[in-house]
Amino acid sequence: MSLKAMSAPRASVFTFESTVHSSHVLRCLDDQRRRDVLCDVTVVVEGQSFRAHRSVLASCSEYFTQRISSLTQHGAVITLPQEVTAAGFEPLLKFAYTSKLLFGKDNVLEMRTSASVLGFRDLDEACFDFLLPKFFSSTKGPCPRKTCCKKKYKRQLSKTDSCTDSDVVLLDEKEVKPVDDSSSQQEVVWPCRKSESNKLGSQNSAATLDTAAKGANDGFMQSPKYRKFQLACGKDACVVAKSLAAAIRNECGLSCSPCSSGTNSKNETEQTNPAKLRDNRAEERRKTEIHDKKRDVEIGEDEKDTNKRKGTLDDIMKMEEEMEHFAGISSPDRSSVEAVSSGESTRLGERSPGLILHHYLPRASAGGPVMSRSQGQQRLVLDLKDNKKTRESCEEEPVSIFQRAEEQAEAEGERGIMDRATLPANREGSTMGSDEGSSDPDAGRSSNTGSGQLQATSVNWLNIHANLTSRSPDCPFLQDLDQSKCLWKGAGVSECTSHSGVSSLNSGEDSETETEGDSEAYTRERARQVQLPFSVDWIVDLSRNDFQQLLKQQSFTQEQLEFVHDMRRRSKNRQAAQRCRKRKLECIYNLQCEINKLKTEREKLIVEKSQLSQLKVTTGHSVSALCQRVCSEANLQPEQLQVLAKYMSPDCPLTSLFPHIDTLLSQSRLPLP
DNA sequence: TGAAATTGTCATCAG
DNA sequence: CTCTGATGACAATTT
Repeated sequence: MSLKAMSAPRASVFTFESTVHSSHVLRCLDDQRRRDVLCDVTVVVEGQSFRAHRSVLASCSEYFTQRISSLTQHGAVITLPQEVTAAGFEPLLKFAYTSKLLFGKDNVLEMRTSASVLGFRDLDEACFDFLLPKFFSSTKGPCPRKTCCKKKYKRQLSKTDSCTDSDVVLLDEKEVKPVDDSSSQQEVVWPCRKSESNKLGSQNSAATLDTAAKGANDGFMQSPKYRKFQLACGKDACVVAKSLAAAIRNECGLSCSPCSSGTNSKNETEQTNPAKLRDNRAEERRKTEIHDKKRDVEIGEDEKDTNKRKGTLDDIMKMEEEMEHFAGISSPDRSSVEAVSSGESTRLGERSPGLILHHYLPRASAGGPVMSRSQGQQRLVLDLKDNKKTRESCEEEPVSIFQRAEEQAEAEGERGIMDRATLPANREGSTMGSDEGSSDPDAGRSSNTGSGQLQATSVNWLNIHANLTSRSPDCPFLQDLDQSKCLWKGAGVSECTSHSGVSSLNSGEDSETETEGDSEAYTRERARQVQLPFSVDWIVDLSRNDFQQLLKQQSFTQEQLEFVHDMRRRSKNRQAAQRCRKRKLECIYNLQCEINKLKTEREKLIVEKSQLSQLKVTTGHSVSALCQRVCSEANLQPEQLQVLAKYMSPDCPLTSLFPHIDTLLSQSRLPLP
């Protein structure tokens, strides 16, 4: 909830905005449906009847929107097409009323078909594309994620390396360590997207795949070495890269990356795609113009982090890298990726925006992080970050809204306003659970800051954050990653990958602090010192207006203000420098390709010229022979010789045939032309 | 150990 | 006037 003072100059006008209202309404509607109260439509599927509210169905499904709009009488009956089965429809109906989708291996296909036929909004194909392999693919991809991949991953993440089938990795049972294998029933709690999301069914596929391809290209354009560029161009990388991009598009959405491309980094680098990059740049500019937080795909910036983390941290890093990898391929904006086990959530990475993976182990744990859970049931909670749905879902999933900013703040060791003053209590059981025990030296200190003024402003913080967050792009799986978010790894968000959950990670972070660059450590330290209530990264990502709004609504101290401006400026500039360099490399690359094309063209022309010369010589000889024959047989007169000379080529003068022709012609006083 | 490559930052300009 | 992005230049760091 929030109270916002409007900007009316004279009268003080306030709006009350409830963050729980929509959830409450939906719950009541669901309750009514189950009690058959106020239901005004009957849906018949395979002879089975389902009572529901027209408005709800129409709100969720294009099919119902059309069908119901043509109905007038109360108590209408709608018989669904035979493609829709009861087993497929029922979960969708529940989803419409609860935002939750409960499915298992046995009905997921039917659900997918039903959702497709009914045009169920908020359920885009990507979801099923993402999840179906988990059900029906018993084997890993041809290239299970190996350490060798991970090592280079950080820097070459966006390449279409052999391990881009990270969706498999992500949900691979080994990765999430399920306890109850027997349970095939998984629940996807999916507070999905709102209005725009209905486009995602078909459009999203293309768009996101395109983005994936783009990401791949951008990625290896992002981290190329000059010599690799030259190598790439030397092998006509343009063509190869185009093929690659096409392959990416043609591949299925999330397990899109052809593992067959090999793990050799050089080979991968050779598959750059300048043409695609040009397209990407155009797209990039468009997005920039509308202040979309478009970022280049660049994730694996901190290889040094990987190299430096030791001991137990390595395992976490592996997981993190895999998450990051997934994020790089398929995730839209960054939010969080969590593997939750036994009530603890381990922050795995902050680079997979919009995707929080919770894996709940059967053990009963108090204070469910996101939702209630039943024992003995393996669950997978995909919090597909729907920034537009944050308010609706915040009551039910209080974590999902504030967690991101707050976790980011946590990641920087900042226990700020959000943490103490406003976050719902039950969040403590989730990401905060183990984090409470972390050795963050600033935790206690920061908590003291959450008093007085900060308490008073906490509502604003929530509101601001909800508002600002809601403006982020909305694409569940495939969307460009924000490179800046990764670049701030040392100082900002990414750090929370090692912060809130596992104590060993904290130690890892500490050691990391010692070995990382001074700048990052300094920024992080400064963020702690000024007790910034939000993560550096989050603030950097704000649009100009949002940033201004933030500054207006939150009274920063002078120190905080300076820090925020400074780090925002530097971060923006850093991103700009990276874009600039990328463009530069792209330019070099394109020029190299152009040179190669011209060289090829030149060689072709040389060959053609040689052939023509040969032909000319041959033809000249033939003509000479013919002329000689004609002249000798016809015993030509000087006048006739003159006519003949007129038509002779300069290259084959008549004098070569008749050495005495000049004498003959001079005798006849007829000059040669 | 030195060269090359990479990256962050600053200064400056333009929109 | 301020903000932002682009870019050259420099320095530090990594490879």
